[in-house]
Amino acid sequence: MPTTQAIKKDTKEAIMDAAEIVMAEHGVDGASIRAIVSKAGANTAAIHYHFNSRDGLITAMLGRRGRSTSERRLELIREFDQTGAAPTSMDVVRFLVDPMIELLEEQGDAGRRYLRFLARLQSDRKGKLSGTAIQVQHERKYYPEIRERMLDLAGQACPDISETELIERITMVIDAMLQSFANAEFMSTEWEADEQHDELMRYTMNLKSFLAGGLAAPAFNGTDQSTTQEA
Amino acid sequence: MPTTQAIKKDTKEAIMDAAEIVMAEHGVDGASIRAIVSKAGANTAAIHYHFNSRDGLITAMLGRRGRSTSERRLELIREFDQTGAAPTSMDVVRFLVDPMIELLEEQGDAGRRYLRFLARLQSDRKGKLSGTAIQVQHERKYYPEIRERMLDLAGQACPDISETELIERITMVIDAMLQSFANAEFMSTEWEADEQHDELMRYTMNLKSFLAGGLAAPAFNGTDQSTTQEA
DNA sequence: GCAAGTTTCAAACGATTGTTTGATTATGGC
DNA sequence: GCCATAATCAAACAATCGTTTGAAACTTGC
Repeated sequence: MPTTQAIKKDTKEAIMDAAEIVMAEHGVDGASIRAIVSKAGANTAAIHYHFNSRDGLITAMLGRRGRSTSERRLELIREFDQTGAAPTSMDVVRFLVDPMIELLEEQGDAGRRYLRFLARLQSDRKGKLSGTAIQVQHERKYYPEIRERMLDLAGQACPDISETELIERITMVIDAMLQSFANAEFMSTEWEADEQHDELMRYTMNLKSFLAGGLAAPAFNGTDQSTTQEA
Repeated sequence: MPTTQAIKKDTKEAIMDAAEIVMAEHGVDGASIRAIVSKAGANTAAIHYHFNSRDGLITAMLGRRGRSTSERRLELIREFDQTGAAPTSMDVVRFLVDPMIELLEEQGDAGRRYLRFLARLQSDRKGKLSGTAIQVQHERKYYPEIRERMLDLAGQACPDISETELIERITMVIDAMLQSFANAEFMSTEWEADEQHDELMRYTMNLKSFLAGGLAAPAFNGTDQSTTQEA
């Protein structure tokens, strides 16, 4: 059987793949080492051998798929900078969300599992995603710049909102994005390939509209003002 | 010591209090029965005796504090109905969020723990909060009406958004609300009593603006339109 | 004060958890 | 071929998990 060795993945990768699935299902802390290695077809000692600890595994998982999304975010921001246009809230949302969508388009099911894993990580680590992710080397490298540019662009798009509240709103955007991706219908449904893509596009567009509208929503001025949608 | 028997709470209540704390910290499935009863000062067998199972405990916890928020939502909606006013997206958000805020104001730390517990429940039960909460008797009673009225009012406030996408957005509002409450700075910080209240009001107002703006955000029309905040 | 019912308790159960060990097998350089 | 390094493995460990048991300690009604 000449294909056997080609089928057999790297054990390290197989463990990370399995961990995504099990952790997405049972939570980051709720996934037992044995359930992970079992699904990976590996030995019980494999995780400690390859990653030293559970946190080491998590760090490796974040590093594997996280780099491209961070780089992609900066790339999109720089592309935008060159146009010289004034940023809108939708632009800010795009920089945050679009790399995730590309992940879903390119990686398929693996992307779905990863986003779910991210959402569970956020819960199990008390919402301080950056606190965990920051331990990843490239994240420590990119995070400050992404954060600063994001705040800068959001400030330009929403000049009437204080910095404190803008920071909170960006956090809300990220939280809502992760939760929505994790809970969305299409994330757990089987689709035909083309249906899958259409549904993904429709849903993410709705999500982005929601997030952009929220980010740029007028600050409450004390009176009971209308927020009804205008035609 | 005449106060002893007054201090000693009902074991059932003590367990639910402890479960809120431990489950908020380690997740709904991650909280061990022993950790809960230990914090409650009860015996290992107490949970099975009083609640039959872990799910029985969760149901009881939801029922204890959930009833008032559901009733409060319907109450707010009915009050609004009597005014005869046209609903705005902020109104819809208010009906969803305000009962939670009242919970925080009235119950204090207990309210904070409960909201965190709710957020963890949402994660551990795959975002189908209603699927779990629906098991609570009063929730089964109120949920259909709340859901229908919410959709109705949101449809009036946002006539240009399709029902499918409106349902998704309401889900996003609920998800974002729970996550934001669970992760917000003030939820885990110690405050002076009056500072606490001011900060709560400021943050929740920012949250409600965000949610209302998101709910009513214009649907994407295919072209790259501006979403910049208007003065 | 006794009987009936309710609640609490320590103890034990088998199963599963994370982690470590030392032996065994694969792999790559020369 | 041979050796050194890397990787995998079965086995065992103490600790903790959820659950059950039957006896002890309480309440309550009378």
